[in-house]
Amino acid sequence: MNNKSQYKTKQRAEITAYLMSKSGEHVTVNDVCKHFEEMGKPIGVTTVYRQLDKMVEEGIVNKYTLDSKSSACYEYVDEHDHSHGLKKCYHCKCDKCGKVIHLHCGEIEELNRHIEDKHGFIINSKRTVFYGLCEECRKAEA
Amino acid sequence: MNNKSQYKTKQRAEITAYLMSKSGEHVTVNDVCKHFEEMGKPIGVTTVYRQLDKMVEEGIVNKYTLDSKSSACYEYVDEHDHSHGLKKCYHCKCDKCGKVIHLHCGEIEELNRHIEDKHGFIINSKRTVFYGLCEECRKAEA
DNA sequence: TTGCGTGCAAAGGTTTTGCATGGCA
DNA sequence: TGCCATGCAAAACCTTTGCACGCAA
Repeated sequence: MNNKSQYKTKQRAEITAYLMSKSGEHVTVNDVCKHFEEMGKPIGVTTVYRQLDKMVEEGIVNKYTLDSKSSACYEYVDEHDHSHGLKKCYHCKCDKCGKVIHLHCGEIEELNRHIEDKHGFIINSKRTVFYGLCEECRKAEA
Repeated sequence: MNNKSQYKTKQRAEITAYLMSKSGEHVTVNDVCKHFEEMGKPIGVTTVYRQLDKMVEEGIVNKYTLDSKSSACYEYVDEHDHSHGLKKCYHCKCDKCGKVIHLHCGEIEELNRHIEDKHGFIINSKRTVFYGLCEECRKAEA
């Protein structure tokens, strides 16, 4: 990753703080803008898009696309997950209740090896989220 | 699913035939429209959207959203899959070049079973995208 | 001072909606 | 004939780009 040196702007600090306060949740660009508007210190949409994109490149924020109709979601990745860099962590996020399950299991590593060997693709565990249904919601549905 | 009774229109038949001919592939609304334009019998964009949406509701077509920027992909579900419910399609999207690789491999199904058994989570293949680096971009980076 | 960051306005794309017309049953 | 389907035009959205100005280093 060739992250150009960055300026520490007020906007970036604000956006980062907001994302951290929403850790574990998904926020849209619109959410971010509305939040700062309500706070009386609006930040331009363009800036939010650009800062979020940078953060995604830096790996401190994940970007998700839930639906082609609705807007993209961004989520802060806490240091927890990337500081050690030892045990990779994967996330399963429930479509229903939003709960996130963290996986550290070897089966996924096996799958990774398979996909790398046979399909030439290296999965980025920070960026990849498994969407689906958690146990409780499945039971509730049945 | 409460599918209202439908008329069998020419457009619906044409679109269905096209999707079937592209079975196993993904097509966008744009692809569909361009195809029929080239054939000399254009179908309105609106109609394509509406018919595809209906087919998704009926379960004969899958809709994938890979990216909030690019358009949605539709894929015909052949009866084969219907009955067994086995052959799901997974997607790997390259962070660098944006290319999407389609996987129909059993290893992922194994992982799914593992995650379902041990972690109680059911992965939704339509919503889950593996992000990472494709072979070419990896080589280009090295 | 240098050059990135910001934000407005405008453009670019995808998808939806309103409405009059056309076609299936 | 009764209704749904069609398709054009326009609207609604999300996201990106151009450009002038502001601000961090």
